[in-house]
Amino acid sequence: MDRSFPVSPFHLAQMPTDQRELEHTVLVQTRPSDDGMFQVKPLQPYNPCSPAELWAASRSAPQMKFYHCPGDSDLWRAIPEPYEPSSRISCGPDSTYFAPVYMDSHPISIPMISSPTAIGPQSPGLRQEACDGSLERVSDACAPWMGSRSSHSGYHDQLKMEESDSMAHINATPRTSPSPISISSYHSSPQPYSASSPVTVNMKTSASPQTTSDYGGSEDDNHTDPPYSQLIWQALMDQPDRRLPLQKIYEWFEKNTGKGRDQTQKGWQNSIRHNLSMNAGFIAVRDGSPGGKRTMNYWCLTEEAIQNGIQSTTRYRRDIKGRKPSNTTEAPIPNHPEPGRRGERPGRRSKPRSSHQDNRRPTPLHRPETLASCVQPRPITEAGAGAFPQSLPPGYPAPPMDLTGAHWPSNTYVQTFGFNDVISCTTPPHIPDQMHQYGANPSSDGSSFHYQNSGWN
DNA sequence: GGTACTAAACACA
DNA sequence: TGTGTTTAGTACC
Ligand SMILES: [Mg+2]
Repeated sequence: MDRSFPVSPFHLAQMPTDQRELEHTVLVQTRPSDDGMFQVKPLQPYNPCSPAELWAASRSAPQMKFYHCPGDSDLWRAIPEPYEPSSRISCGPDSTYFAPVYMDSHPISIPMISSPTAIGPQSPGLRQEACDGSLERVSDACAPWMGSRSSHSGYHDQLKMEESDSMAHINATPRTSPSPISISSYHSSPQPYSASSPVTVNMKTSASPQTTSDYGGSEDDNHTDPPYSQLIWQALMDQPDRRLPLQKIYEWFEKNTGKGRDQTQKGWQNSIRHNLSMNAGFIAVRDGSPGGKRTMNYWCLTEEAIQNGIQSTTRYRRDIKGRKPSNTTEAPIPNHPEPGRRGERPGRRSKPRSSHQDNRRPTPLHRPETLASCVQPRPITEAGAGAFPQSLPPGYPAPPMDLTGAHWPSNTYVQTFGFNDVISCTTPPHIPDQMHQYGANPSSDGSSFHYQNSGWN
């Protein structure tokens, strides 16, 4: 049977993330079966447990809820809702996962948020043991920072943390603290620009209990909202295909955050664009559907961002004097072809400057270093969750499938490139327009694997 | 010192 | 005009 496999082949579920207490990861590998079911197996190299298998047979589309087994912090269960004993997922050394997953022509996305902490060689100690204890609901709340508004669009619990936590997790190295932590699932009918995520795992544990009251019940969402980067991340993660055009991101913000409340102010939109551009966890993909119409850019997440969350957007920033990155380690240094300004001087200048001068070099569209490193993330509607198939840093699991055969829809390509660990571009995309008009920095913040490799974080 | 927010210049479609 | 890129001032911790 030749059906596309609906589950991203990487990691089925990531469990809690607060590594101070928990490291739960269920790493599974999926493969299609010939009876309309699919099988999920743990990634053998890293999972010390006996294989767990997940067979999907049901036509139902349960909303999986993850439960923590009290008394054993390493154990989790995913149980479809409404609860069906016969189809629940259990975990254990010799147990089998049974999960009904609806398969239709539209791909299901069970996001793969995995913790390198638990799967890498450095942390081989993934433990899964039989669990027959009672179940404790881990999370079923709305995004705390949204307060009461959050219920409107099915918005779910997610990564709201206190400011410090938030940053800690943004900057966390994947080895030690995987980040934003949400497992959301998409099922059944496609819902473009969906704002709901039926399956959510809230990794945040006792360190900082999430309650809406933690953030004042959204008295002032602008003060309680997570950083833009996290919100954008969440907006994209909410989508089945992990992508949104800019306008839809705006809309998501208007609905789900306090940023977009003031319709008269457009600064928040500027900030969104700023974050999208400057944070390499967000990449632009142009839907180059022919027809002469204006093409639409979609913003999506790198695989790394899907798995480990988004990182700080401000990493790109240089030290003004020494032209050094603001971070002491191997922070991403903008790959400026030459020193000098690339954007423009910010506001509050003392003098307006003449508009004719522009020292910036237009981006050579076929600059070797950029073309050579073109990466095409695969849409989640394909076999995976928009993965970058470039090599992974030490400690990351090898992709559990052969990515070489993966291909993109012909009308989709990435506008952002510059990763060094890459696949080659057999057909160099038309490197569009604005995306690199200034020679977009291929190594701006968030070029994920790179920086993690270099110990940045 | 690091991060986030914000403003703004600029290019391009 | 909208979008994308970039710099930089500022606030906050
Ligand atoms: Mg970006």
